[in-house]
Amino acid sequence: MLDIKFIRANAELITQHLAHKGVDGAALIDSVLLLDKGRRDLLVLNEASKKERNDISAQVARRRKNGENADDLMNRSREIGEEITGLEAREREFTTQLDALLLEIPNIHHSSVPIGAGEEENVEVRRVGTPRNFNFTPLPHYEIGEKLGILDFEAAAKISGARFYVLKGAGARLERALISFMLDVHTQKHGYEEVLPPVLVRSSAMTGAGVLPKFAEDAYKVENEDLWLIPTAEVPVTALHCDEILDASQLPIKYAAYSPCFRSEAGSAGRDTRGIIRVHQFNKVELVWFTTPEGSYEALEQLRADAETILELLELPFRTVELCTGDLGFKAAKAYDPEVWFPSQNTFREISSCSNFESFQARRSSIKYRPLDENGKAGKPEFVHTLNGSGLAIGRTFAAILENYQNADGSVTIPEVLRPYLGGTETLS
RNA sequence: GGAGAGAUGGCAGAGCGGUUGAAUGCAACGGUCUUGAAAACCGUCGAGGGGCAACUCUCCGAGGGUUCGAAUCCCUCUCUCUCCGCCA
Repeated sequence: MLDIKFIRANAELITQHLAHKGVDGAALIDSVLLLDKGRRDLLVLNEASKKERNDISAQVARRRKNGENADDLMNRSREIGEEITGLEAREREFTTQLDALLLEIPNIHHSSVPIGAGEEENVEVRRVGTPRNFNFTPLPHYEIGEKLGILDFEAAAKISGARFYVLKGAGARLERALISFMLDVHTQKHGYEEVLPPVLVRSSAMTGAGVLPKFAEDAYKVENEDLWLIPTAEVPVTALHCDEILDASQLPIKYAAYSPCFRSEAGSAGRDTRGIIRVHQFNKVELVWFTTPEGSYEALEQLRADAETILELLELPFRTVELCTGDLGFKAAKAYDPEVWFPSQNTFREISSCSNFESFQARRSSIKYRPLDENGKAGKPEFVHTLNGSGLAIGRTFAAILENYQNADGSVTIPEVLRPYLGGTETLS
């Protein structure tokens, strides 16, 4: 959510930014400004009436104390009360509409973000490792997994339908190893606090993180209850500090959270239909930061480095792209996507997405901190900046390992750093 | 699921229809004293909105209602706690 005061002062700029994101926001911004003006006009009238009523009430109290009659004042106050009721109803209408629109306006992008229409114009900022030269035709991960008996799509289809999978034996253990490995690196080497959040959350948490109301279609909702299955641990972990005013000394706060993630994948019919790249339920280790506004861009670089470290330790070839405006999405002011190499597809695929949301989520969730001036004196509360990134998506990492570490005989070598988590196992065969 | 109790400022805790945005204590911050610190004493100390400003409005879990006037009375909801039932 953007600051209404900022919108008032920068309507032109925002419309431009939205255009770069491929959104025609002129009409939207106009409506917002109109509603905002209407609301404030009503507010001024309403306040004047309330002031009068408050004054009269005080007078009534005084007369009552002296045993005097106050009927005239009480009658007048009753009239004002009716006025106020009317004004408030109208003001509420404006406010409701305004709030609904504000929740629909995407974030604006940071000045450093490259302008571009879509994915093709993302900018590669880093490339690590060299894709292997296979002296055989590398198989896709789902074939490797099925042959090894560690991935079972048929069983999953019986249980839950398409876009689900069952992990078995060494596969289940590898998944668990990846989760532990990533959490260990982030908590022991990168200074994150581990969190294991609920996977069912209220709609307020979904709205606070920026998923609702716009992306309701992409999420699963529990029937007859105000509970949603989280599409990412970002949702509950961001909500961890909603409605709080943090001390400046607490920042930055860094959490690493493992959770299963649930996505309806509405609208992605036909894309990545095979394998475990795009499924309704997957595991992910998510990194979430709460920082001061001054520190958030430095934090973004660190966050991205923390995610990339996992790929480096696993010795998986990857590149990182900086998203251009057209690919930036709804919430982010700036984002990097580390992408891992998939030999069977001969391409890089997103395995993480590291974003700075600036105050976009903090404003929706009301997460503030108390800044300190040079003398260490506490000032007015300000919104924190939030950032998050996958560190990493477990399922896609699993798939990338199968593909990049596959051998001609159908076996898969286990990356060295994972072996301690698998009882020393060196290959899956 | 049933019965009951509760929700007030960073925390604890008054308040039960009329200058109460809220006593008091603790914490925090500034100061006096001190070589320094502690103690003691003095002072400051919630959040959000509107207005160029003077100033003003709102907020005592949330939303409605009663009243000239609500933290205080009524209703609904949410959450917490206790007991019973069920249960991993």
